Amino acid sequence: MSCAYCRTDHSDKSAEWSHAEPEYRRLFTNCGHSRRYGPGETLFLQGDGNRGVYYLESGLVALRRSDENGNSALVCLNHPDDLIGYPAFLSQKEHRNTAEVLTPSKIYFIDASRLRWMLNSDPNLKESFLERALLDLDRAEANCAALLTADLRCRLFHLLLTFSKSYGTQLSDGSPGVELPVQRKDLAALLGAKPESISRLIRMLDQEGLVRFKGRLVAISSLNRLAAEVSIFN
Amino acid sequence: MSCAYCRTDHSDKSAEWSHAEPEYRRLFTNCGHSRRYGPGETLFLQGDGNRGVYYLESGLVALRRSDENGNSALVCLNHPDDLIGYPAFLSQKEHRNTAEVLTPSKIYFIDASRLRWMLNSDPNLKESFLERALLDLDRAEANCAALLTADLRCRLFHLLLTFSKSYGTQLSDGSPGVELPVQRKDLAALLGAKPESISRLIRMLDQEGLVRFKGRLVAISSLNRLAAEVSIFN
DNA sequence: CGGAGTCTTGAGTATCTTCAATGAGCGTGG
DNA sequence: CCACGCTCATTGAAGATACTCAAGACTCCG
Repeated sequence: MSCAYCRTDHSDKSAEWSHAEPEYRRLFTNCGHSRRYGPGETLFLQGDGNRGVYYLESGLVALRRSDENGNSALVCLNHPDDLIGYPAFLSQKEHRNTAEVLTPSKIYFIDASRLRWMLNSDPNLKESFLERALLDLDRAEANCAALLTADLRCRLFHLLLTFSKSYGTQLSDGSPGVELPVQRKDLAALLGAKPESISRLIRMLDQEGLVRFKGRLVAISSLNRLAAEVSIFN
Repeated sequence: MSCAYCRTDHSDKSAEWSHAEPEYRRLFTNCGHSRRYGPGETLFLQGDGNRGVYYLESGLVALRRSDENGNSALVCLNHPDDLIGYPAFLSQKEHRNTAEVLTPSKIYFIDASRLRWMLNSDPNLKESFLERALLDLDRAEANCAALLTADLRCRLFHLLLTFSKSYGTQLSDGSPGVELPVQRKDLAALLGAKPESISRLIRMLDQEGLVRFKGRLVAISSLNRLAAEVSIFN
């Protein structure tokens, strides 16, 4: 039962994030400067000039796009092994998004001039960037498709399943659970809703019993039933 | 007054589509087989294996993503000079979208094996693909941001402005106008709404007088006022 | 003229938002 | 330890927005 939008089998917990280590990983962890970031810190701001590229070793980072009136949305979630800020580097333009750290993260920074040198000496590196761009493009299009067709409940389920891949735990009663890595307002920004709507939706789901929330801890009675709803997409 | 999401100045009609001719243009028009397509035809289907890449010389093509329950959405509009189907070619995977021709189009097809050969002999070609992927990624993220934050009215205005770049005309009374290249249900699929909702919205706008619809012909009383609303994004 | 596809309209409903107020959790300082 | 202030989260009521289903109107074309 695979999801038509992101094409992952949400009923198989081990699938998505156990992919092969990307080629650039060793290069960037060797040549980059690592730093630890806390929630709320930013790597760069929308409109900033590019100074280099970030490799996310652990943690969670979101890309936010805003307009001049305070409207803003989280257009992308970056998980470990993701590369951040590379579009501005490759296209020599300003960053189009702000990169916000959501959970404590270890991130390598590779300086633009050094990276340019590395690109010249290693033709395979450009290949890696291309692969990454294609992955991100597909992810973005899948997100568009879901936003265009699925309602909030469905999108929340999908997000829960996504989080369960990285943050899934086993609860004391043996049922699967997720420790949400973000607060409600970020859930809202990711789903295109207001925090109040998220709260209300959560209450409904609690009453249904399919998913029970307690703060950031979510108990999921059946991952498969969730996956089924996501697959049905209503 | 530039739009925070797609970063084009919608009040300047000449800006967006008069960009420099892409590098691959001559290559593809020389080496590809051209064909004319009519509305409703498809270049490839979601799930198909890749057989090559398409270069859109003239016309309009949309990418549709569907799930197994009939839900579907148009995730991207392709204009002249756009490249179509290249992600499947480069990542050696199946097509993730169906490419639907919306208006009569002239399209070059470049066979996969030949293109692979060209990629090896011309290192700059890969560069072009990378640029294209980055452009499409930004476009998709901008679309996500708009879907996450803007209401239907706003998104319709944005779409009208986008169309006005390619399909803008001067009406008999001198005011700017657009000949919509798509039917209502495609407008709906592009905006994430039902055709009925589009109809109703159009009626509201007619009463306001800011934009007047007559079939596919749209009279816009002031492009700048439209652009202002899009910029404000409510 | 007829028919098919497209578009519009209406009534009722579901969903999400807005605004304002309340509650729960947490660290600080007395 | 408790009171205070702070942020985050929840709730309520009213309203806006978009959807469903069903019916009618329009248009293009044979």
